[in-house]
Amino acid sequence: MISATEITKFGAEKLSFQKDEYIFREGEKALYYYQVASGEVKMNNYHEDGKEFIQAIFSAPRSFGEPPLFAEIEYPANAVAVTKAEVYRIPKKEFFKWLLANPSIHLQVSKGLATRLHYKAIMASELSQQNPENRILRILDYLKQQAKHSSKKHTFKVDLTRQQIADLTGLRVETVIRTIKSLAAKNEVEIIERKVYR
Amino acid sequence: MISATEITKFGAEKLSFQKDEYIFREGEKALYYYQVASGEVKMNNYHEDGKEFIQAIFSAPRSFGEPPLFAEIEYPANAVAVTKAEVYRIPKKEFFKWLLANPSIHLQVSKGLATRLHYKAIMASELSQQNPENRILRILDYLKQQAKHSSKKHTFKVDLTRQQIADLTGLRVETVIRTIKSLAAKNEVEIIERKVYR
DNA sequence: ACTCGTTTATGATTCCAGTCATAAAATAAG
DNA sequence: CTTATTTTATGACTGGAATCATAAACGAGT
Repeated sequence: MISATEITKFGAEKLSFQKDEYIFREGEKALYYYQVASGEVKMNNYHEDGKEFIQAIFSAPRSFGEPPLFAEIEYPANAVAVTKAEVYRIPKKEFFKWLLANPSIHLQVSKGLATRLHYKAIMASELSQQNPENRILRILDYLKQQAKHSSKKHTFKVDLTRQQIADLTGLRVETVIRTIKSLAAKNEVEIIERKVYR
Repeated sequence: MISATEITKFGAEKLSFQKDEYIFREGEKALYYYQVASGEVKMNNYHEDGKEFIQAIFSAPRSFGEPPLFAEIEYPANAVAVTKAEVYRIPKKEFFKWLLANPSIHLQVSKGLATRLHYKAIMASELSQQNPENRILRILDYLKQQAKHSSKKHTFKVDLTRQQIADLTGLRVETVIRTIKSLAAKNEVEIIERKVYR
């Protein structure tokens, strides 16, 4: 969201996290603006039965964890490093000082919020109907479009495990495996060396 | 979001809609900021099978339809009057001029976006697991908290039909009816004259 | 090359929300 | 008041994703 040069100018700390390390946890007070510098970060929830739900996966230079700063609420989900990752961090107070001094950056941040709201609206609608094929295709199409990838058929490599797709769509691994196979049979996706192409 | 006196000062139009009338439609270009003056407005999608999904229901003085202004995308859902309703409308250009001139209002708008994102994140997580009881309770709890209602048990009257709850949770009416009965038996809600209290 | 943990794969079975049909109760319209 | 429409309610049946079990294929590490 914010250029690397500019963010360091603003006194951001750069933190390192190992794979599977927590950056913050659900229920904690929101104190910082975060932005991915390298690697990947996911936000997730766990249901009572232990089943994971992945709200989103972020890679550089996306920001995350800022909505609770605005809404003045606790974190509604955990942030966890999916891979070894580096993250910029700016204290809440500094962040707001900065926004007020830079209306155009504030607008960028608002745009980021609106974009994520859009994604969530689409996913909520898709999750509400239980059809596994649509759930999976929507996630894949979203990722493809996010990656600003050409819209050519079966050229976008989906870099997610079947389990991650399951956790993003609320399905079970077995269902994802079976559904992706059936989608491949319908020529909606292609499977090459176990990787999914959309 | 914005006070009635202030919004008229800013040259907002006030429009009237009959029950079930469309304010805008999915896929249209976003040209205005909207705010409810009276009545209720819902945003919804229709699946291929004709099943409705209600993204949210708004009443005064909540704003709606502004995320696409920021994200510069088409409307991802329809806006429809649930009851006879009045709505303020400000052209996109004026809206942004206004935001840039009033950083504190821009902050309010960002807060509104963040709050809705929060709601959607919770609902997405809840929709992803198929347990009907949790889906319904989450919606009810959210509405109760939104109404800034006391947290006393079974004092909040849910002013939704079973069908609306179904469309908000992605369940079927029959399932909602049966699940609410079973929730009443477990003392999670109370049913008085067919109305649900949480 | 071998071991261990992860990921993908497949079959059999269960369970529960969806579906369909039908109707009573409540509310709106005339 | 009477009729029409909407909302709530119930029972019987079905379908399909979850669940459980088991195993093959792959990748990381030694």
